[in-house]
Amino acid sequence: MPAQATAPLGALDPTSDRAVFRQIADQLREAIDKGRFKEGDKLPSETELVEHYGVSRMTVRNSLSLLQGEGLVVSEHGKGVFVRPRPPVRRLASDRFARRHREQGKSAFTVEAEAAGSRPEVDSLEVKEERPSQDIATRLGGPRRVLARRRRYLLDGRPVEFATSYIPLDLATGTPIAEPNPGPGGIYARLEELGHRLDHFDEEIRARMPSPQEVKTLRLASGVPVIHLVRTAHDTEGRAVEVCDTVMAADAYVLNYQLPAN
Amino acid sequence: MPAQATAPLGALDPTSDRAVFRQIADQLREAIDKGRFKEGDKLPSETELVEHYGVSRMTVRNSLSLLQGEGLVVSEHGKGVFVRPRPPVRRLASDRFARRHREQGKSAFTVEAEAAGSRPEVDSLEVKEERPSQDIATRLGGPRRVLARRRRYLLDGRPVEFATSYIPLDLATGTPIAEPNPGPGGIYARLEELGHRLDHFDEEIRARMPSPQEVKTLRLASGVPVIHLVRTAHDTEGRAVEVCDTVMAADAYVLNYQLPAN
DNA sequence: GACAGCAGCTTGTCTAGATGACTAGCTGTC
DNA sequence: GACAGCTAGTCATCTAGACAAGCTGCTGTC
Repeated sequence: MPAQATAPLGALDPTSDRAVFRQIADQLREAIDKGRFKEGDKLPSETELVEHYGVSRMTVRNSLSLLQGEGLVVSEHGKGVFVRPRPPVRRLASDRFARRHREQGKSAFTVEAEAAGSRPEVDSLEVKEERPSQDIATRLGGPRRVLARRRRYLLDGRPVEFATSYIPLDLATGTPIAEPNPGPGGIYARLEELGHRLDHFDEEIRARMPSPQEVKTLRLASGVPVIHLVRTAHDTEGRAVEVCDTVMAADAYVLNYQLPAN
Repeated sequence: MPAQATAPLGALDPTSDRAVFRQIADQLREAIDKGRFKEGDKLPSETELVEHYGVSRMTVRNSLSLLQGEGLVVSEHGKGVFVRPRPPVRRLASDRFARRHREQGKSAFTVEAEAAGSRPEVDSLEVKEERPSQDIATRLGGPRRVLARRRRYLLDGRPVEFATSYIPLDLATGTPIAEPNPGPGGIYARLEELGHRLDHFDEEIRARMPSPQEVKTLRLASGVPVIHLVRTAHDTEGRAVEVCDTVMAADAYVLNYQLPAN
């Protein structure tokens, strides 16, 4: 006798004024929370839920799409609905751009990923001049044109981050910064070699749901938000020398910051 | 003749293999992005969309729930579907817990809110002893029991943040820290008075979709993620003296950090 | 003028189907 | 063994309709 897939599920309360599809979602959510369905497990199929609860298929689908919106499950066409596996998260230390790290040569992303035993990749490299948006221009002190460096980062084949660096054109033209590969230590190392000694970074963090474009680029499951980080690099003369606009898959990252108490 | 509510919308492409409900969502999204529907505007009613596109009501609802999941629109029962208004965001400076700010007396939240012209409130105050979770215990160095201080913060009547502070019981009992109102400057000021001079804070940031409980507590619209921040306060002897677990409505906050470049 | 009640709008929930498309495993042929 | 084709099971999309429930403004009564 095969184990009943719906075994962890109870019955509906017809006297409750909570909508049926919410009750079903509640029971599935509870079963997941309590570990009766584990990460990667297949949930009962829509047909099984229809039979178990005696409701129509649309009602069941309504429940499942609720859970999908919460980021608890993912559905795979032709296969089933699965408890969303939580990928390992990458911790971003707040000192990852400290000068001492730049001396190693490799990029922060590569070093950290390899240390964590993951296979890092960088793709979609695009380097070109453009007119900055209002926001970027303001942050950089109003240059007419900037160099934009776009890239996408992947860990073990999974895209996790999409970033664009903007550098005022007068700082970048004719330097390795305008090359596809800026060399060891990245553009911060190059900026310092060019005499722009870095003083501090400002980081601005937001979280929101992704645009359809971002869903595609980062291959996001539904119910996964993005972290939007905008970092501005200032040199010791107070000039903003770079703005880096980063969109990260929120389920792939934990950001760490250390703040002095004085 | 009244203006057609569906005026900004085009027609479907029956040859496209993009699902009809996605095409409808695309058109609505574009109209919103381009400002043809502005913040707070009412979208065409489901009936109007049904007539405009010649599809069934469930298809239209499917489109709308897609946009709701993206956080672009909110629906109000009996009224309509509206472009989600973006509330003003509160910027959290990374030095808001610096010692110099504690000398003012009021809490950081109150000071900042009033400076921004908003009406701050704090409610759901609960102060009690409890056994810490595994995670909290580890962060605090393994105390058997802790003092938990829970509160919810509101701006202009809107809940924006839900926070719990955990303090090892041996630091808190018999001090103002265990009182409902810990006095001017908050518990950090009290901890320093008790000889625990603060050295630094560690902050850990995640973003995710809210649990149903969090949706209720923070009155979140669907499609709004939460920012989960865990701050650990360390004294100059290296001891963790407090952990603050905060869940924030992501549409109400921008987090700012300043990092030295050395 | 105040107000109760109704009409007509809105979204919310649910049913009962139909068809399509993807996946995985099986089977039979070559 | 390789592989094409079949089949059963799965989710994806869409239709047509029913009733419930919340909101707003109008209307008629008092």
